[in-house]
Amino acid sequence: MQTEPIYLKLSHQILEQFSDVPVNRPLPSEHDLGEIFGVNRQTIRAALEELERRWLVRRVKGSGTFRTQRYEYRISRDLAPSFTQTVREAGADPRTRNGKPVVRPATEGERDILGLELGAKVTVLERVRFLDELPVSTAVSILPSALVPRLASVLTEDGSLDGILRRHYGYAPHRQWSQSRLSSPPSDIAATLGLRGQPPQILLRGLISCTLTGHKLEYVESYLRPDVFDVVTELRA
Amino acid sequence: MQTEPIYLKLSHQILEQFSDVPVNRPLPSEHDLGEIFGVNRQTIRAALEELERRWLVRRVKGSGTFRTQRYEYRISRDLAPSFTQTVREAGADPRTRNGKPVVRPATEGERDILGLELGAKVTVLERVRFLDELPVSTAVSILPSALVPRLASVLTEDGSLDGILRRHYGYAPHRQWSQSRLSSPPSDIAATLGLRGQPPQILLRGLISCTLTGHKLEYVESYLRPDVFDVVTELRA
DNA sequence: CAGTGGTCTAGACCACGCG
DNA sequence: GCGTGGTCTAGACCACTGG
Repeated sequence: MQTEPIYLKLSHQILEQFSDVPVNRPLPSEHDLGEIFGVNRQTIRAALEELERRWLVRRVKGSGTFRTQRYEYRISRDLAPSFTQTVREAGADPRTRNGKPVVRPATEGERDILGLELGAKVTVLERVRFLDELPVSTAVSILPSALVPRLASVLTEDGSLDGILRRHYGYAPHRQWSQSRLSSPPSDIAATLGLRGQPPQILLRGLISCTLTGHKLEYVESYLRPDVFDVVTELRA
Repeated sequence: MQTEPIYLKLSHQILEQFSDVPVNRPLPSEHDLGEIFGVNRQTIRAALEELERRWLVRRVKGSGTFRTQRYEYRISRDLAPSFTQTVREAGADPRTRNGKPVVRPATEGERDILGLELGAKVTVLERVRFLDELPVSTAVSILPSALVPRLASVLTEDGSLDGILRRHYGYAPHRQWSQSRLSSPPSDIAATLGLRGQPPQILLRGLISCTLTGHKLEYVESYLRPDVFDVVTELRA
């Protein structure tokens, strides 16, 4: 058994020594920590990188290194994941920013998933969700345009798509199928989430249909930051 | 929009330039890559770290940096995850090493989960799974000792627990409940998996019961390496 | 043994945030 | 403007792997 490297020992020491720092409050700066522990700044950085990998701190350029905590986000058959509700209960301030809905012909894959015919159009909606100004998830929804005519004129920049589907169009949307995995996001999504590089994120796919009409209403692909969300998926036989 | 740092540009270039390197074959050494691209070795290391974060390469001390690929591992209500089968189909050589079963009094939490009475004993079994000599998952199973008497004398070091439950004890085990999330493993498990530090792994919890008797047979906690397994969990309404 | 990746240092410059 | 974390360099020594 080899001896533990300095930076890992430091990561434990930092964790202990600053365990009383409240969530969202900064640790001492890297320069200061280097002085405190008598090591080079790069060694401190390696220790903080370990803590960041474990999602115990978040480092913000120009600002500092902050203690964090994840929000538990349960997904099960009975429980459709509701971003806003889950997070508000935990005491955070969630906001959604909707993009402009775009209408275009459906691709072959989209026609398969949504059960559409050749030549059918889809409305594409991109959304970004924020927690206290921090972008934490992206979502791209594909809806059959025939089922949501003039969506662009009814959906405001911060409105709820689910609410519009229910109240404006009169559907009863429910999550018929969903899937979760870890995946490296495309670079544009990584940029939207404010990530450096393309570290893997939690990819949620879902198919939402209407309990009344049986129509497939929406296919959604969503990336969630694993440092923010402790996504728990649960299966029962 | 700031300019992309050198190390991220390099990560893309390395990915392109060595895309023809077969899986499990090495890239040029860090020293060589530094010469090839005319940058410091630490910059090359930062680029390779980005590729390692994305699970595209694995770096092995003293040996080299290798291209990798993940194994898809589907979990759904109908499909109990079977490590051996999943992986053998993908062409890898899976092995399991069982620890020695240990009998001890059940904790309160274990009694809750397994429906045991005060004073009941449990048999604890630790397992490690390997893929081509690489440790890729750990599992700790807790079984009511009353249901698996003398387990230690019937389970060999490389035998299948499921097989023993079926053939020796005559049970019909099936996964009644399971849960998946990302979690930083305790340091002993991290060491078993050959990790540096305690990077988050996929934590699978499951409760296995017998379809014949209805007994709760086994509670299992398992850590899987996300660089090895592309775990996909699927829910249907 | 030679070659690999892992760790650590000293120093520098930069982009960003916030007051 | 100052302090923060982000990037990059040059150089060194080490532990480990493999022939």
